[in-house]
Amino acid sequence: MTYSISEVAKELNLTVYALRYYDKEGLMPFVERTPSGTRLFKDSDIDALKIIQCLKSTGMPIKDIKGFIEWCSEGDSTLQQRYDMFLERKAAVEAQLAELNKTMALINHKCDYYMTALNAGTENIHKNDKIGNF
Amino acid sequence: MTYSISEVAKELNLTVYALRYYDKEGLMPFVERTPSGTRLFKDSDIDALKIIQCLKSTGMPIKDIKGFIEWCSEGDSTLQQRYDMFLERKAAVEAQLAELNKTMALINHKCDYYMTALNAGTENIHKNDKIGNF
DNA sequence: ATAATCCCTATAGTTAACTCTAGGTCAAGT
DNA sequence: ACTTGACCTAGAGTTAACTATAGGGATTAT
Repeated sequence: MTYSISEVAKELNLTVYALRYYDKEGLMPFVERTPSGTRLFKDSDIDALKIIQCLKSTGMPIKDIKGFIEWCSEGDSTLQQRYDMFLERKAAVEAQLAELNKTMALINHKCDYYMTALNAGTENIHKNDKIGNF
Repeated sequence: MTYSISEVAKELNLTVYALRYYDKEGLMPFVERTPSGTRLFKDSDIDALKIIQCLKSTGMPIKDIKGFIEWCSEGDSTLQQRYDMFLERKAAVEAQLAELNKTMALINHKCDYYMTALNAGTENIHKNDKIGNF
């Protein structure tokens, strides 16, 4: 089973432009072509693109993802590098989660702050808060 | 107690350039100046900057944050808008957390995958995985 | 009083990740 | 045969959020 670039774009929720950009940047050296040059995506290509999206969502830049893709095609000699990379990504995501949770706490505090102010009809209700407005 | 721009930059872990950029974009209309034009930051200004950083970390663009700052200086008539905005930000952060948790699950799976492969000395150990390599 | 160090503005440059346009090929339908 | 619509490449344009530079003023240390 193969898919056209627009089918893949729809499936992965990104644009045809973005997919061609990824290809140009070396993220998809494995995608085959028809004799006339049209890309033919296999299921395994879509799986790989999902990993690429995952790495992107950890905040990894495209150039670094390209490095990973290159390691993949170099075979077992790069297993250690790839493992280390995923450990690093795991740490990065953990840091992001910690950060986001802090953000969430502050946002929740502000929701409370404005709910109280709305009920009182004025922000002045918080003027004497020990903890401060922020 | 007041602080110079470089003191604030150090405290909030951002650059002097960034702070001046925020000011230029209208995020800090409340910061006062000496007669010769040097910015003097108060503690409350630093608190406000922390909120700005919080909003930024929810993915809110600077132009929208500026809108919030404007609401703040318009007083109690904008309490509802500000409350709604924070509810929206809360939803955005919840979505980001859900997304990051999905990412984390995939990363963890990959960590396992590479750990097993490293122990076996080859990625071929996964060739017959039901779930697939990705 | 002069050098160093901080501050300022205005404006130009940078970077990543697309996004779009122009100009062209190709396969299918009528 | 010809139109339609999806595909292609090369390359220009976009956007956000800084980042840096140039040129100049004010304050502090020697």
